[in-house]
Amino acid sequence: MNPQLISYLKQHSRSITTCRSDVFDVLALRGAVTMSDLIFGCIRSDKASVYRTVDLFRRLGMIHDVVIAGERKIELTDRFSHHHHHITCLKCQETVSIDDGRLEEALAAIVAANGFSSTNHTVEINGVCP
Amino acid sequence: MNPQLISYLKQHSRSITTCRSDVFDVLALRGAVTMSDLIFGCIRSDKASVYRTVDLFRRLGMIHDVVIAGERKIELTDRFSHHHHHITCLKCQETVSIDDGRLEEALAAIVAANGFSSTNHTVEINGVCP
DNA sequence: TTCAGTGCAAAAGATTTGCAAGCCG
DNA sequence: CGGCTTGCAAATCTTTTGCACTGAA
Repeated sequence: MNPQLISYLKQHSRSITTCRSDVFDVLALRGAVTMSDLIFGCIRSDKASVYRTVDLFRRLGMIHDVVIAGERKIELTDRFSHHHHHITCLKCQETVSIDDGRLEEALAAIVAANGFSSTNHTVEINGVCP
Repeated sequence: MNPQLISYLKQHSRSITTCRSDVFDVLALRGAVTMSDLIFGCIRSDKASVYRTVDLFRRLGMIHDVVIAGERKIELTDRFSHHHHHITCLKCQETVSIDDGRLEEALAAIVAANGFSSTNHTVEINGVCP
């Protein structure tokens, strides 16, 4: 059982359950996954519970949605995984993580210029790799 | 009937039909929309045709998917709409378009560093507006 | 013990498909 | 005319919900 998950759920007065632990583990291990990957990965739980867990995690700001190569996927937010973005090859489906200071600065400047607060962002790049 | 649409479909040896014209018009008029917005907007066509049209447009690189405030939406690609991104308020659902040179430069540098070609990208920022 | 959380099954929604009929070129 | 497109209805797949039961605290 992941200690980070346990403490976060406790902070929010939620029980630590098998389903929640499994969903978290799959996300931590595999990165961005589709809903059906997640249901398949959480073989010990019913799919309704997986949906409910995803819903809870989303409300608690633990996960967010991204579209990678046209597919909707779910991944842990920065709180549980270091901040990064994706660059994906449309031919071989390979995804590489991006962590770029200049990009983050440009995004921060845009947020400031628009006066937004408590923001988060996603960046997805698709193309063909070498 | 949008002349840009007509010429693009002709280039790809596809017929110009009511459904295709309606889907295109809704996207051009409303920007990013959900699938059900689109079905509702194309009242003259059956939903199966709308799905088939979206599928075709996607294969022809005319549209792409984005996730705005957790919702999956469809919008025209840069070829039919000038390049931009979104910053969305999670409280009031308002979406503002972003067109920022510094951001584009940072993205171009990342693409170059990874040796990718024929790339496209999406950027979504969420937060709370002033 | 108590109540949040789960499993199951059914309902509701979203997407896809087969096929006959209609329309574009 | 001939083949690409469509509409319709049925089949599938995905997501949500009600309810009785279970397990975490």
